[in-house]
Amino acid sequence: MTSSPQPVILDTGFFERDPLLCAAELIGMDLVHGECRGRIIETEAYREIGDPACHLFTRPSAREFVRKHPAGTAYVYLNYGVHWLVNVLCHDLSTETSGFVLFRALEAIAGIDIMIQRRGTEEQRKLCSGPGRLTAALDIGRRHHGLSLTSDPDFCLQVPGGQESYRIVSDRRIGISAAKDHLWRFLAGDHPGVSVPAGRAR
DNA sequence: TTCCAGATCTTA
DNA sequence: AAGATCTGGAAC
Repeated sequence: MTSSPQPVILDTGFFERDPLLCAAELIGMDLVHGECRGRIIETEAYREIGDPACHLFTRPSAREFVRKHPAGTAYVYLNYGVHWLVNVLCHDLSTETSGFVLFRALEAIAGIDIMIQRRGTEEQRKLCSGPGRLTAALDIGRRHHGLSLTSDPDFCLQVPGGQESYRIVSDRRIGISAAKDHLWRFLAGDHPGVSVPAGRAR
């Protein structure tokens, strides 16, 4: 009887909370697509209220999206005309406000050969460390926009079977021009695979 | 370390 | 018409 516990898919309730809380607690969870699995080591939270960097601040299409979809839905968009970025939608029931968690870096856990093939590099550090890189490695794109991340075992977020724990660090977000001072990026402390180490964000 | 192209979407 | 939650390669 040495069976390890089965991975559990995060349910809708997990995402019916403050995006900051979800972003922090998603560190150490797994993002799964098909055969590929990555341990989440870096996230960013974006809030509807008080956050000019959030798509909900400037984009009517994003506001329509959150009206029409439940918590736990994938929000995927093309950045700079080149890279797909994947987020998960949060509806904070306690405040009746919404937001997103952006996935910024993973540690490749399974399906690594496929990721290497898709990324065209064997370098562990280049496989999934960056929001555009991880979507390329896991083949996540336009067709995932609006799909649930809480129901399909082939596209979901899971609590991994093991019990590895991570020291969670918060830091400034990357690549934004507004609301730079919010410490709304979350990282697995000291993990070599993060896109930008803690304390290095401009 | 810094610069720059790449290619598409959304909004104005 | 303008700017954008990025990446890889080249130049220095």
